[in-house]
Amino acid sequence: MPGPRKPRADGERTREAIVREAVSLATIDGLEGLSIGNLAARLAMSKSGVYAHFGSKQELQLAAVDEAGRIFHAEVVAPALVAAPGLAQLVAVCDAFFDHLVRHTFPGGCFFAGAALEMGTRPGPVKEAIATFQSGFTALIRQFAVVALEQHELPADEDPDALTFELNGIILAANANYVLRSDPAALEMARRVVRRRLGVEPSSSARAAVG
Amino acid sequence: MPGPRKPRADGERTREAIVREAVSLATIDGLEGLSIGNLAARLAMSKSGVYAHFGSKQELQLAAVDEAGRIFHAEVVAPALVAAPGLAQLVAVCDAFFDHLVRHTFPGGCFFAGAALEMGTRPGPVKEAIATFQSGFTALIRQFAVVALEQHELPADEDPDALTFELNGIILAANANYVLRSDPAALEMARRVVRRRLGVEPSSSARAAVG
DNA sequence: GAAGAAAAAGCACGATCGGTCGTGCTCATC
DNA sequence: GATGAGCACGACCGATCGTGCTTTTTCTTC
Repeated sequence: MPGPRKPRADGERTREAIVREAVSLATIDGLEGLSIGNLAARLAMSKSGVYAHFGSKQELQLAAVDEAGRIFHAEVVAPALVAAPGLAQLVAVCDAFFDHLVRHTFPGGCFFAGAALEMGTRPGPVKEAIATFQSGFTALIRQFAVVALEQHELPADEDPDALTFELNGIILAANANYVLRSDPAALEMARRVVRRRLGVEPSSSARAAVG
Repeated sequence: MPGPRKPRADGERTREAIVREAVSLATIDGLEGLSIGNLAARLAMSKSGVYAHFGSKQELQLAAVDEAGRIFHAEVVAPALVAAPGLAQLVAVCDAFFDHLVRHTFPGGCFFAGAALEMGTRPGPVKEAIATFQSGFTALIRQFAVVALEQHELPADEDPDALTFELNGIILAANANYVLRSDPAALEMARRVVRRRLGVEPSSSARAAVG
């Protein structure tokens, strides 16, 4: 059998650059609309030079989803994890998402919101990867809600699944409105709605005190 | 100037068939991914035969958006309008949307949810048409909420804009989850959440009595 | 610095893209 | 039933798509 591939330091760096640009391009053209030629042009590379790193378009898509997940984790999940467990983390993860949008990390808003709708009708590993990530994010929010419930920061009759569903909806509505109208007011509205829904005093500091 | 075009009855019919198929295809491949060749193949027509009806891809996209709006109105808006004005219409419009999803009118779920995210980064008449429709639907929900408020079917301190935003979010979350997982449970959850949010007794009849 | 491997470019392929043109077929009208 | 306009077709355009194969450049390691 052919021995293990030994990537060169040089190659790793360009591969990273390719994947990062691929994620950005995918939020504009979609994961399917992402084209190797377009990608190569943006990187001042040849088509085949880009292509050789992946071997197929699907591998490129998978790499892009993976990278998008890493970025999402760094920009949205990680900031929430440093907040106090429970209700504060629920607020923090939503705020981090809205920050993530207003920061314009990607031109097309949330990568996964777009990718989920685009790949929903295209069974395969790419859709699976997206669904897996989405499940993980949902589970994270739900866990925050469960802890908040245990700490009596939410009404005892609150259903964690329903609350997770609602917060997910607020996040999606914020993304859709912001992408379509580029109006930060949509994000302010989203922050207000999140706080009202969770019974937290409006804005000011993001650190929530136990009620 | 060349006089007004006088379409033939025959042509109108095929044009309708083209546009309807275009809407369906667009929920799978996206408005941009929609290809004339693919469309022609599905209709057992020639590419040029299809193309002649529109003159440009953008015109085809605009026709598809228009048709999607008509379908959405018939399947979601119209059923809501026959309900009793106020709170009942709020519930009815959400239920009609979920019915619209479960009915599988389009393979890719809500046409406008996907189109809004896809065209958000593509300024032009198509994006404008989508934004216009979205504004209209938002205004409709808001109007339902205002009437419900006037009829004291909702708490007096309820903000119509915030409520509209939340319901829009629930709708988007239902669509995203259903598209990604094809699980009707997402829609049941959405119906439950809508009712709980509006303070309506769960399921059974959709006709709401004034509280 | 020479040898070997990895990275990137170059080139070409079949398919498909949106779009144009010319030619008949078909319907509606007189 | 002739005539003119609308309709649909097939052929074709240049461009771009994803994907291979071959060659050249660049790094790494002895």
